Amino acid sequence: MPARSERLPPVEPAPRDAGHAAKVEALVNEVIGRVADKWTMIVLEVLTEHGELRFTRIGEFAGGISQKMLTQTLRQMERDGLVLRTVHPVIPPRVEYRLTDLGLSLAEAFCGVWLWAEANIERIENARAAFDAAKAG
Amino acid sequence: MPARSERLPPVEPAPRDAGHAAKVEALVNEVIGRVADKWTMIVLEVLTEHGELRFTRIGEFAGGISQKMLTQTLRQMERDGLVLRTVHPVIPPRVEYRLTDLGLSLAEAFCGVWLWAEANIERIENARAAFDAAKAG
DNA sequence: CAGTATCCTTTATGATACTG
DNA sequence: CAGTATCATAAAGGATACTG
Repeated sequence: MPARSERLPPVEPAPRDAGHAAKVEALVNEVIGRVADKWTMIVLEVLTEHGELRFTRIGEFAGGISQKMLTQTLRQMERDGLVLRTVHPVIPPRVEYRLTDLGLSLAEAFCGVWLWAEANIERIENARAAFDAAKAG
Repeated sequence: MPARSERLPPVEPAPRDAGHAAKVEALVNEVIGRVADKWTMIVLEVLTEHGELRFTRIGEFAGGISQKMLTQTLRQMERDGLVLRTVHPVIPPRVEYRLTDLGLSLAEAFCGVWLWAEANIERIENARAAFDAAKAG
């Protein structure tokens, strides 16, 4: 995720608790920017659904992710404390990933979003069709 | 958001309700991929917090977004049926944006994530510091 | 198997200038 | 003000080859 530039700096419309609120919002935005990544969310979903999984299996469940992106996503999530990586020293290597408590709590927080997505797929598709039709006509 | 390639196709570990579950999951992933965009989430947050706003104001609250990305994000959200765009035919132009019911419902679903982010900023930063220290040492 | 390393193409985004 | 258009560049992502 690229760093955000300094154009259009945030303002405080309510001058009273200005500084603090803006700071908190900026930090929250930063954290959301970190986890609101497509593959992070999908891997989170997969590990929530299926529990502890091996590297290749996660890729299969995620659907269409390259090895590179899977490694990268899992490393980031490990670094953020969302997943725990366990290496079993056998040949061939067996590496298993599972959500940490922090990761589980994030998944729980995202649960509402998954349900929303499941419930509103059609509504979005209709809205898009209507928008495109209006633009064309 | 780029289309996902067809490498590592999704599998059905439980052969019983295989086809259906995989299809639903794929659709949900697709929708999540659409809305799990950094600026979409931030604009959603801003409009949730402040209600109806003008173009420039949204940019100010969002913090660090370029005009181009703001336009693009708002158009996408409008197309997805998440925001309503109202043009007041005056000079200078006055264009106001507010969330639709669908947008509000998404914001509600994301509420848990915002709270989570707010609550876990420090935990993530600690995890990162620990991970980096372990890697270095 | 579970990666790492590299190259290369596609996308995303920013900067800038212009317009109704 | 609220955009649009264009250019340039940074970043993301995929394909491929290689390794413990």
